[in-house]
Amino acid sequence: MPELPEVETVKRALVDNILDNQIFSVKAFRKNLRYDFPVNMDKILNNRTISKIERRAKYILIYLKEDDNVIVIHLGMSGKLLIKPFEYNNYDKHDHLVIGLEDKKLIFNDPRRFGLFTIIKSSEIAKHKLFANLGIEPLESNFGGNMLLDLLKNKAKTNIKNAIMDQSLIVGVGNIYACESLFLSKIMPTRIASSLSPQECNILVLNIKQILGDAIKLGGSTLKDYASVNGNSGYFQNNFFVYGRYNLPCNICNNHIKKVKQNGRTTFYCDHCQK
DNA sequence: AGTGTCGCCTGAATGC
DNA sequence: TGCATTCAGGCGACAC
Repeated sequence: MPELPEVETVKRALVDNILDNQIFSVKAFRKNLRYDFPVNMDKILNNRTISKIERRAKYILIYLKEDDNVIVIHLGMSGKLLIKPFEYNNYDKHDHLVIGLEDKKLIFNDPRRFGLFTIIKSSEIAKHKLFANLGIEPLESNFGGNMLLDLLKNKAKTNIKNAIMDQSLIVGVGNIYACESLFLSKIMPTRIASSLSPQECNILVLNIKQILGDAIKLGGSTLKDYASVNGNSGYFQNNFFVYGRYNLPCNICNNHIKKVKQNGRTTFYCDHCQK
């Protein structure tokens, strides 16, 4: 499930593979994913050159050289961007969008279709509904314990796990890295968010940065739904302490890992290590 | 306004 | 074997 490290990995692979490429065709096999695809997107994109590729939160932004249009991609739960040779035409039933480049194809494959592909003006990004309410990038240097303490100070009605997954507070942290960072910080996921001490906020910030950074170094985590652009797996899933390890022994204390539903999602934790 | 719940969607895993 | 059910979860819509 693409969270910040997986999206960052895809973004870096796109930089390596398609930066400075020209777009020659855009073919959609259906009219929408989460939203309708832009009308006339072939006309908007044909003969344009990819000048810059960025990540903001879990979104990938592809800038064009000739005008101020920006392609916005979100992978949702199961979206993949795949680079294939130009001759490739053995399409999977979940290949929804094919962008023809100079000597390759960029394919948006998404079985669950929670993904998003749209085009907006670069000047409108900041106020666009997808971006206007996004929180701090956790890997930015100005994200620190004091900032987290401030973000949580009025969160007296929600739990800390939900809070760090709230994209309007901190971006890019999903279920996996929320569980893992709370485990490393020895903080019980069910704690009220505003109850964290300044010290706990410092530790949690350090662990969020550490775990996201480590995951990026390993190319993200590959479970059922994620692979990078060449179909390669990430390796960080081998480093999980709690996620997906229900009833297995905790690597620290040997007690069995527990799970609980929080806000509709499964939380994995160790009730001995986390307080 | 802030918070919680539901539904979108498919495929894998599980149950009978 | 095969059909039905459950689960996975990012995020928007909706209810309270």
